[in-house]
Amino acid sequence: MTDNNLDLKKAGLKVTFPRLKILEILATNDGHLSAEGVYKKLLESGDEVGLATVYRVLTQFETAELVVRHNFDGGHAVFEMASDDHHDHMVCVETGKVIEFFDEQIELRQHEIAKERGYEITDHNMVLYVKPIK
Amino acid sequence: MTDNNLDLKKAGLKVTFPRLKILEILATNDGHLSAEGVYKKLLESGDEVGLATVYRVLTQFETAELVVRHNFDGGHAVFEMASDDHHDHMVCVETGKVIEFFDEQIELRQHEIAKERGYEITDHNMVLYVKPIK
DNA sequence: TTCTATGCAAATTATTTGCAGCACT
DNA sequence: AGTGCTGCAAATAATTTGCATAGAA
Repeated sequence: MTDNNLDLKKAGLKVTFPRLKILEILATNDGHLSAEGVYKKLLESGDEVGLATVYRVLTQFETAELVVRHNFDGGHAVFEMASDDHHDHMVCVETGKVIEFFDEQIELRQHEIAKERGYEITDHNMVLYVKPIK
Repeated sequence: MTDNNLDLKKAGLKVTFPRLKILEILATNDGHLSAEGVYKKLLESGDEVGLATVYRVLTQFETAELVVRHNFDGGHAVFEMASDDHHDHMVCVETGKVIEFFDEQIELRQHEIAKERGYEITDHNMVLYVKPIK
């Protein structure tokens, strides 16, 4: 039995073909796929899964914290496998490439800033839109 | 002649009732209104402006750099008057309150991080989702 | 068998666009 | 008259949901 099988069971989700396939796709394609993107990968593999199912499964995975949803600019969400290490993203506006990064200094400042105002952070979202230095 | 009149002309936009009214609304309500929100304010004032016009005008203002569009989580964009000073946002998940802040340290690190990877920042987006410390 | 999951189409939400009429120069 | 602006309704794009049926435990 694979890890994916276990993950699904732990999440109280039945082990079905669409769910396994979607986990597999996210685990491979260095993550960062949109629902539509996952759907296309499925079609490419010749697998018949409805787009609605893709959305449903991704949402379930998000709830189960198996994947994380990111709302980049441009109106469509992207999903990636959840990992214990938090990180933020940099998106190249020319190539669309997504680069992950983590910066301790920034994380610390974010908490300080919130605390200075009497708040604590429940979540945050930081995306740098960048272009290659010529 | 008001500043708003001038701003519109400078942007090559004719001075019309919907445009003036929308500028006024954004200038007042400490900004951060969604298109729908602006539309509701208009209706409250008893002004008949179509929702489509609100969207059109906001988009024109964004292009003219009179307002800035922010894509917060939750699927709807919010607009605020453009000001020369850049800042980021903190959104209280309990009250929905939006707090602006600016942190030099974070801004500097963002540029360093991008540069370390061979990129330069064209734009960025940072939102802290927070809740009050009890 | 008993629930849960899936597919498909219809429904929603947020936003955009086509088009005919009105307004300002 | 000419060009820009508006409202309304229809069109899109992304995502969700209702429902009858197929599938997992």
